[in-house]
Amino acid sequence: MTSSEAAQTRVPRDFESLRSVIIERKETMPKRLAQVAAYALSNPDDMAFGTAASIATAADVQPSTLVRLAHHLGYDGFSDLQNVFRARLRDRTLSYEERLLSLEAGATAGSDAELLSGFLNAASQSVARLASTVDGETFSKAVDVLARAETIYLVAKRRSYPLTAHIAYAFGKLGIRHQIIASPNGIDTEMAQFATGKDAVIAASFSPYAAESLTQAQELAGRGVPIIAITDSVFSPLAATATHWFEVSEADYAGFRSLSASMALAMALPVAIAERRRSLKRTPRRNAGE
Amino acid sequence: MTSSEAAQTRVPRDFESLRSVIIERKETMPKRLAQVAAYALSNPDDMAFGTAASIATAADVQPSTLVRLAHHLGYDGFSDLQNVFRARLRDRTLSYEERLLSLEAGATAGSDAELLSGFLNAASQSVARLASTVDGETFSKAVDVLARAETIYLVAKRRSYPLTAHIAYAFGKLGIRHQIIASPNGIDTEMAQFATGKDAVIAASFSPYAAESLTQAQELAGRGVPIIAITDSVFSPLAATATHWFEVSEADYAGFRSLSASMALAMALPVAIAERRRSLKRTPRRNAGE
DNA sequence: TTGATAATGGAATATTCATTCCGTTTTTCG
DNA sequence: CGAAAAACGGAATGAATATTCCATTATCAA
Repeated sequence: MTSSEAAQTRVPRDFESLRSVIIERKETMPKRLAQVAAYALSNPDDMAFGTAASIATAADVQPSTLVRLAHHLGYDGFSDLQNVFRARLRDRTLSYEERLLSLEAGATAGSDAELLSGFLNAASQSVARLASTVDGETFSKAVDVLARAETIYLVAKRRSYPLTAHIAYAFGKLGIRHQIIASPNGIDTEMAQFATGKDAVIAASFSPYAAESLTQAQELAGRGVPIIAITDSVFSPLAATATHWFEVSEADYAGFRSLSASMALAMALPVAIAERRRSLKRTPRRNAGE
Repeated sequence: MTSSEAAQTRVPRDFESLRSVIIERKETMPKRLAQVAAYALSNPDDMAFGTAASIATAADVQPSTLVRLAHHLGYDGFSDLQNVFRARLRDRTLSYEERLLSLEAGATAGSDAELLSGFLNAASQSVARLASTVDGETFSKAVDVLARAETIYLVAKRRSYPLTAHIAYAFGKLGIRHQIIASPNGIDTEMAQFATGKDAVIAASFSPYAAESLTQAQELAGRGVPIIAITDSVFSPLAATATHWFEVSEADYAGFRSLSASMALAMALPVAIAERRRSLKRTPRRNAGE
C-alpha cells in the first residue's frame, strides 16, 4: 500500500473523474470489464449499496470481474472502488430542487439554462400533479374497456400527436392491434368508419382542441364505439363524449405546455392493457379480442 | 422470527416513518438505546454507510446496542434497520414521494393503479435525474449551433420518433424551418442529401440504437453538418459523431423506459432556439439564417 | 436493605462478503 | 494453423462484520 500507489498514474477519487476515465479507456478494455464498467456508470446507486455478489448478478458477470475492474482502474479492490460511488451519494447534498435553483442561479435572466430548468420544473410539477389527482379506479376501468377491444383506434392531432405516436409504438411492441388516425392526408374519416362497438378509441386532445379530433370522436361515439379520452380539463368537449376520461393538467412554461405527465400515462396504458389481456386469456368471460 | 413480526404493530420502512416512531418512543427507551437512536437521527448518512462497529464507536456505545435498537424497533437486525437509511439516500430526489405513496397505498399488489404509479414514479425520477446531470453550457452551445442553422433536420426512428414529432410541432409553431427525416417510406436518405454545413441536425436515438438513424447521422456528419444528439448513454454510437450531445438516462418501469425527461428537453430546445434567433437579429455577427 | 428484573459491556461466534487461485476458454500474434 | 498470452468462470479462502451469549452492573419494588 506504500509503494504501489506511487506507481499508479492517478486513481480517480471522485465520481466525475472516474466517469471520464472509464469513458476514455472503455474501448481498450476486455469485454467483461467494459460490460461491468458500463453497468456501473448507469447504475451508480446500485454500485454504492450493493454487495459484490449482487452487483455481479445484476451486471451478469462473476464477482471476481468486479475485483478485476477495480484493479484494472488502479484501486486496491472492489471496496475501494465502491467508496467512490458512496462518496458520490454522500456529497450529493443538493436535492433536486436545490439543483434546479443552481441551474437558475448560474443563469443570467433570460438565458438558455434558465429556460431548460423552467421546462424541467414544469415537467416535474405536471407529473406530481397527475400522480396526486389521477384515479386508480378510472384507470382500471379504462384498461378493462381497451383490453376487450378488437382494434384500438388512436385519434390525435397537433400537440397530442406525439403522445399517440408513442402509444402506437408500444402497441406494436406488445402485439396489440391498433390503427392510428392521424395521417397528414385527408383519409382519416375513411379509416375511422370501420370501427365498431367491438373496438375502442383512445383520443387525446388539449386546449385549444383540434376540431377534427372532436368531430371524429363524436362520430365514433355515435356509432357505439367506446372512447377513452386524455384531455386537460373537465370542460373539454372530449370529456362529454368519452366512456372514461383522464384529466391531465400539464404545467406550462413560457406558454408551452409540458407533455411529460401525459407521456407517463401513455406508457402505462399499453402495458396495463397487455397485462390485462394475459389474465383475460386465462379466465375469459367473453370471447372478445383475438 | 416467525411469530414476533406478527406481534409488531408495523415496522417503519421509510425514513420519515422511522423518525416519527423514534421521536414518539424515545422517552420510554432505555438510556443507551435512546442515545444511539438520537445519534441515528442526527447522522443518517453515517447510519447508511458505516458498519455496526464504526457507528457504535461514533455514538459511544457497543455494537450490540445497535442490534438491540433494531430489535427494539421491530427490525430483523442492524442490517435491516440500516436499509431504511440507505433507501433514504437512494430516493432523496423527490418531494413527491408522499403523493405517489398515496396512489400505491390504494392499490392491491399487481393492480393497474400500481402500474400507473410505477410509470409516474419513473417519469418523476427521470426528470429529476436530468435536472441534476444536464450541463447548462452544453445546452447553450447546442442552441447556438441550431440557432444559426438554415434548416434543422430531425432524425429519429422508433422509440425516439414521438420526441422528434413534438419538436417538429414546436418548430412549426415558432416559425423555424425544419425537415423531419422519419418517413415510413424509404426516401429518408434522399431528403437528407440536401443538408449542408449551413444546416444542422437534431438526432435522437436510444438503446437499442436503430441502425438507420446511426448511418444517417454518420453520413450527415461526414458532410460537415453539425449534429446535436439526444441519447441515453455515453457509449451511444451517436455521441461519437455528435457536435454536442445530451445524455438523458430515463428510468424504466416493467422494462419500458420513460420519455418524460427527454420530452422536457425536446420542448426547451425549440423555445431556446427561437429566443436566441431573436437576439441574433439584433446583433448579427454573421448573416446566417433567413 | 434485599431480591428480582432489566440493561449494559465485552468477548465469542456464526455469517456474510471480498478476494484469490486455478483450470478452462478465448483471443492474439507469429 | 499453432503456440503463447490474456481473459474468464467458478469454487476455495480468509478477512470483516453482524449477531449472540454471558457475566456484570444498574434499577426498582417490596
